[in-house]
This record gives sequence, structure tokens and C-alpha cells, in this order.
Amino acid sequence: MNKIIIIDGNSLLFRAFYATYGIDPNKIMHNHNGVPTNAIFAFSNMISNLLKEIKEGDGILVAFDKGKETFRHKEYKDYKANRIKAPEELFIQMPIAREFLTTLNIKYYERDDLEADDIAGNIAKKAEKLGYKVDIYTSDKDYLQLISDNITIKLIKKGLKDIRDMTPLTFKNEWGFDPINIVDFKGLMGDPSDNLKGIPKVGEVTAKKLIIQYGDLEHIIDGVKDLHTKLSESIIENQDQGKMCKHLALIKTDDELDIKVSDLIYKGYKLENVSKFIKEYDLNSLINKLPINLRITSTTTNKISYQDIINTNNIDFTDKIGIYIDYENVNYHQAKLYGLFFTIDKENYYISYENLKKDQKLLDILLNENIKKYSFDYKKVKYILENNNIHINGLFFDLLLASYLLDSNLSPYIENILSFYHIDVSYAVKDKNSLFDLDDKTLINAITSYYSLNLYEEVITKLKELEQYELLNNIEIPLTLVLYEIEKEGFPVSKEDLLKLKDQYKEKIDALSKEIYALANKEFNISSPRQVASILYDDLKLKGNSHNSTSSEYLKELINAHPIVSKILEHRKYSKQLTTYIDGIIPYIFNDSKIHATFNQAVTSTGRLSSSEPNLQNISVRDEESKQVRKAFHYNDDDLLILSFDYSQIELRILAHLSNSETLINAFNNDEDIHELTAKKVFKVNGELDPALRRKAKAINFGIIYGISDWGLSEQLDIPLKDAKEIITNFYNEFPEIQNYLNSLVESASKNGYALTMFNRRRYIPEINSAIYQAREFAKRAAMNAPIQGSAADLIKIAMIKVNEMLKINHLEAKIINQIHDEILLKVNKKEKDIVFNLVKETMENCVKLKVKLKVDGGYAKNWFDVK
DNA sequence: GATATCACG
DNA sequence: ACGTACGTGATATCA
Repeated sequence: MNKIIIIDGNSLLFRAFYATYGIDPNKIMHNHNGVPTNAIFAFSNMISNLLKEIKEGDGILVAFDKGKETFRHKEYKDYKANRIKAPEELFIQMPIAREFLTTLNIKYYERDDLEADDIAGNIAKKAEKLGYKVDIYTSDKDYLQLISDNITIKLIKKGLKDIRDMTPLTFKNEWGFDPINIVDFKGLMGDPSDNLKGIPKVGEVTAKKLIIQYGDLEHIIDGVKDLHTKLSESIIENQDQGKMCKHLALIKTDDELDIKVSDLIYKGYKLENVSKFIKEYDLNSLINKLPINLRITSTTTNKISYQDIINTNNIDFTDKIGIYIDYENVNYHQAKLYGLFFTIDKENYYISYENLKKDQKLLDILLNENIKKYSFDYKKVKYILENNNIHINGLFFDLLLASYLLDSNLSPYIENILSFYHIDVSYAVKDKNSLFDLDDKTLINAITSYYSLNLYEEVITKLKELEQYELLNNIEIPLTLVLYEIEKEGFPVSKEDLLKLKDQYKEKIDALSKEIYALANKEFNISSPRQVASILYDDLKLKGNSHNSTSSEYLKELINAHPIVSKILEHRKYSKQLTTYIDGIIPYIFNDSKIHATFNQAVTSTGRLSSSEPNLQNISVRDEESKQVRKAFHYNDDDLLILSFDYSQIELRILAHLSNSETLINAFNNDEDIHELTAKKVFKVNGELDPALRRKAKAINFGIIYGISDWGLSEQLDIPLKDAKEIITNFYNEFPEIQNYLNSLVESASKNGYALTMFNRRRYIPEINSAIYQAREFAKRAAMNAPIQGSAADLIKIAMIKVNEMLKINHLEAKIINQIHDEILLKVNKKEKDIVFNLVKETMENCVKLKVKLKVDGGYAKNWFDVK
């Protein structure tokens, strides 16, 4: 269990000052400039001793009182009014104490409206919640109210050496009641040092007795009200003062601090900074008191290196190990394995593939699922290892996936991700093109293994603070293993079928080319938008657009203007099919007649997956002719079918749930046609609905999900801006909860700088407060879309995990083979198709409970074209 | 390497 | 007066 040490800075500094003050103020320690240093001397000794308690992953914070305008001063003008000012010599040393902490790279915190105990209490509670043990060093008894099973108050007695651990047990033994009742004790007793009067006639003994008998102050007042003794009358008469004293004594732990527990994790001090400090203040003995193991002596020794080993005979393994690989830089589904990097504690090792194969000890470690594997893009690592016949189990932590959750805009490369944690690895990558630096090419892989293991504490603390720990462990980590299986299983495609299509398409394209050249009266490159534009808009004098675009959006409007236009559009269509979906895919067909694409899990800013090499998420479907390519996706085995399930209106359902729109929720739960509903509401139709209006409504619903804008809608529907405006106004009037919800998303993003999904995935959108209009408007739309698109992504990820699990539990042969955002595709054997169909549908529809029911449509066929 | 285009949800 | 619908990946052209 890691620990956070919190120090009451003022308390410690006061003790340090008076412990070394002596009788003669002229004889206290000074530096060569006459600056008093006695308090700093003792303070730095104490801190140095505390640093010895720090282990890897522990944190330290010094909290200071700045407190001039706390709520206590506001509510009680005489709060601490009797405090005597600190002596000048101590006053001078206060900023030096802070300088000392900066020198040692120790975080400190102070704020005008908070006292040190509020800061300490605040951080202590947060750290406790994140699973830390907390030690608070102070001499102030007020802190005792913070005691819990994991928070210990280290009470500093005179002389700084004598420290008493106050735990729930020791406290109760000494005081007779629970720590939290310290505030009631203070309410009764008052506290002369804070100028709090408490209740007259109640001293320490009486206060304790009352608390033990009745409990808190409120119960005491209630309990004595009918006794009519002098004591009880005083309590009743002065109850307001008592309550105020209690209120002022209560440590406030709920403020938002701009410091986080993860910021406190101690990273070590630099010798050169300490040397400077020692010279300035003549504190020569300090250097010997600082623990050496926390020293970052220089950047050279901080560079990661590794040992080449031929076997692991002399290596002691623990239950955790950092893992990365050295591999051929090609598509990882066919990459050769060169060797393995692994990290134990702080040591990196490299073993070649040849030696690894012979090293049974290490092979067993990799195989053993109880040895925790810390890696970066574990899916890839496992794929390459298994492809080269090395088995690995026991994924525990993936630095890539964890970092992606912390900031989904990070680009998924190790150099980039380490720089997010302020780690510079340019020494390992800058010479990667050098022919003479062969060793350094693999150094980055050693570094990857090292930090996968050694950044764990810091990353997990951050994730817990952002409440994303479950997102990592319950969604992304299990999902990466599912994706591994999907990639390994592959997606079927017939090369022969594609080649047949290729011949057809080539003929079509050739014929179209000839027609186009004839119509243009010259030959040109039809694949060049520039040349096409020059033919259409210059030679043929067709009516162009503002930026001479030849995109189909504009060409469609010119179809009747000249016969060449439709020929060009057709040419484009078949070229696209040929280049992207036939010639583009054939090279990825492996000997097993399958495509093993990559599902990228750390790419999109919303949380969706993406697919590449090749992209299996954008195979044509909308256009009937282009859809032909789907006929090539089938198994050669006649017993195997392709099953497809897609969520119906998943994003609108999520919108209904998140916005709590009663109209929309009821509509979904009554199986109404949602576009029809919108049409009838927005266009105020009763009875028969014009299909054109339903189409418009569909566009409106899409617009809502995308973060609607009047201009965007007017473009999409090709209507005047003012009509679009009116439509949006109508929509919001009919669905006021949606308007409120979308507004709240923009507001929250502009306040916090990020958007959140249902499962706490976050996307930072800093541009939302940009001074540039377009950037700001864009950010607003992203802020409205990210929670919807992202929650849908969370949901289907959960569905995939559950479906995969369900198939295994039921010993079914079926396997997931693709995911297309709201759709899951499976391979299924004829003989189990009905049971699989029902189970998958049921699992998907019940994977998450929302206020709306989820609906899944499914179908199966021999090839992808015929599914549904 | 940037740009235009087009495929998907 | 300003100018975009949200999220991706692959390909060809052209500088």
C-alpha cells in the first residue's frame, strides 16, 4: 500500500524555530549575509528525515496557512484575533522554507481562503479514497478529527524527535470517544489559541464526560435541557456559541483544489539544486541528511539502458514484469520477432528470440497468468509473440490504453505518450536514421518496457482521480483481449471473387474512360480532380462552384447539364471500388483466406474503435452496385455463416437516456418510428405524414447528434437559413429536455475543458474557450457530440466483452469477427446459428440498463452482401 | 507531406 | 461579418 505524507508546514516551522531559538536572539544561526537560518536548519532536518520514509510511488505534500480570508474569519471576526505575530526572524524564514521545498522537488500548497488543516484534510480524504495510507505530521490537535483506519496523525511533541502515532485505537484509548467528536470537544471547551470561547463552566474533564455520555454537541444540548443544573443551564444558554466554535473547528475537506494526489508522487531531487541551496544558506550538513536513493544525480544516469543476456539463470523474478518486444517493422500480423525486452523493478534485460525459445524459465514466466504483465499495446505484443510461438498470459496493465483514457487526443506513440508524463526520450529516437547506431534503434523498446512497469503508480493514481479506473479495468483491458481474438480469428474473403470483380470493373472503367475522352474531346487523367475541373469548368463551361470542387456533391447537380458528368461519377465509383476495395484489400488476404485487420483502440478522440490495414469498417453498403464487393466476403466452408447484429438508433437512444427526455424515452419504449415522431412534432402534422418530411426529420435528428447548427441544417436540407432556424426552434420547443441537456454539455465543457461519457471517458476540448469563432463553434459541436458518440462506443465495447464471454461460457464455436461502431459481426456454424442468434441478441440488448430499451436487429447469410 | 475525394457509422 | 454538420481510413495527385 502506497503512502502520502502530509506535513503541517506552519506547525513544523514554528516548532523548528523555537527548538533552535535559544535564550539570546542574537546567537541564532545566520548565513553569510546575516539571514537567520535556524528554523530552516531544523525544518530541513525534519523534512530530510521524513523523506527517508518515501518509497517508490509514495507522495509528499506540505500544507501552509496563508489563511487571511477563510470562512472562519468571515463568520467570526475575532477568529485568531489574539494571535501574537511571529517574531521577525521567523517571518523572514517563511519564504525560505518554501524555497527549500522547491529545491527538493517537494510539492507545497497554500491558499488565501483555506487553512493548512483544510488542505491537509482535503488531500488526505482524497488520497484515502484512492487507496493510499496517509500520515499527517502536525502538532495541532485539531487534526485529530481526521483520524481513520488509513489516516494517521503523527503528533509532533517538543523537540521534534518525539512523535506519537494517533490511530483510531490510540485516540479512543486516550480520549474515550471517537476522533470526529474532537470538534464537539472544541465546541464545548473552546480553543484559546484560536480565540474561541466555547461554553463557560465546561472544562476538559466535563467536556469528555458529556461527549462520552451523550455523543455530539447537538445530542448533549438535547440531553441536558431538562436537568436544570448550573452546568446544563450554561450549556443551553451558550449553545449558539458552542455550535459556532464547533463549526469553526470542523476541517473543511470538500473544496476543489488545483492540486491532485497524483501530483504529489515524489520524483526525487536534483543534486545541483540542493548544492545551490546549501551554498546560499550555509547549511553544509544538509547534504548528508538527504536520502541518496531519491537523488536524480544527472540526466545521464536517468537514461534508460538494458543488459543483453543469453539466459535468465541468474535473474530473480518477482510477480510483476514489464514486457515489450523487438520486432520487424511491418504490419504486426506478420512481423518477425527479434527478441524480448523485460523489466524487473528498475532493471531492463534483452534476450534474443533464439535464446528466448530455449529459456524455459522465462517462457514459464510469460505463460504464467499470475505473473502480472505490464506492457504498451499488449494486443500487438501478444500477437507478435504468439505468431512466433511464444505464449503470454497475465495482462495486468497497458500503458497505451491507460494513457488514452487520460487524454484521448494523445497520439498513440510511445515517445509522444512519455512526453505527456514529462519524460524526454529524444536520446533514444533522434538518431534512429543513423546507420551507425544500430543499438539505439531498439533502445526505445527497452524504454517502453521500463515505463510500462514504472509509470504504473502515477498513471493509476491519475485514473482513480478522474474516476476512470473501472473504465480501464472493466472495459479497455478486457476489450483488448477480445480484439486480440477478433484479429487472430480474421474476416473471410475470397480472393477469386475479388479478382473476378476486378476484371468486370476494369472493363467498365476502360469503357467509361473512352466515352469520357470522346465527350471531352481529349484524353486526360480522370483521377485528377484538377484536370476534371479544368475540363468541366473551363473547356465545357459548366457552372462551377466557389472553390472549383468536383466532388460528387456538386457534380450531381450538373448531371443534366452535360452527359460527361454522370460518366465521370460512374468512373469514380468503379475506380474507388477497384483501388480501395479490390486492389487495396487483396494484399491483406492471408493464406487462410482471411483478412487480419487491426482494430485500433487508442486512436479516436470519442472512444470509438478504428480499423486499419485494411479498414473493415467502411466496406461499401449504401450504393447497390458498390455493395457488390460484399459478395466476396464469405467462408469457403459451406457450414459457416456470417451473422450480423446492429443496434437500432443507438445514439438517439443514448440521447434520450442522457437528456431524460420523456417524449423520446416513451417513444422508444413504445417502439415508435423516431423520425416520424420528430417530423410530426417539428412540422406539427396530425395524421398522414409526407415521406419527404420524415426524411427531413431524419436529417434533423442526425443534426442534433452532431451538435446542430442552423447553417449546417440549411445546407443539409438545402433550405434557407431562416427556415432551418425555425426548425431548430420548433425542435427545442417540442423537446425542451434535449435543449437543456445540449446546453449543459456546452456549459460543462467550457467550465471544465472536457466532455464526459456515461462511463467517464473524457475528451478534452480546450478550444471551447477560444477567441477564434470557428474554433469555438467547432468545439461546441464536439462537446455536444462526444458524450453521445462516446457513450455509444462505451456501450458496444461492453457488449463485445459480454458477447465474447457468453460464447465461451456456453462452449459455442461462434466468434466475433468484426465491429462497425453499432454493429457486431460473427462467424457461426449452421448447426448453432439459432441459439447463437438468440443469445447474442439478448446479450447485446441487456448489456447495459438504460431508461430506454435497447433494440438489436440481426440477420445471417453465407456472404456479407446477403446478410439481413 | 498536403489536398481532394469517397467509403463507413 | 463570420462559415461547419460528428467520428474515422485509404487512395491518387501534385508540389
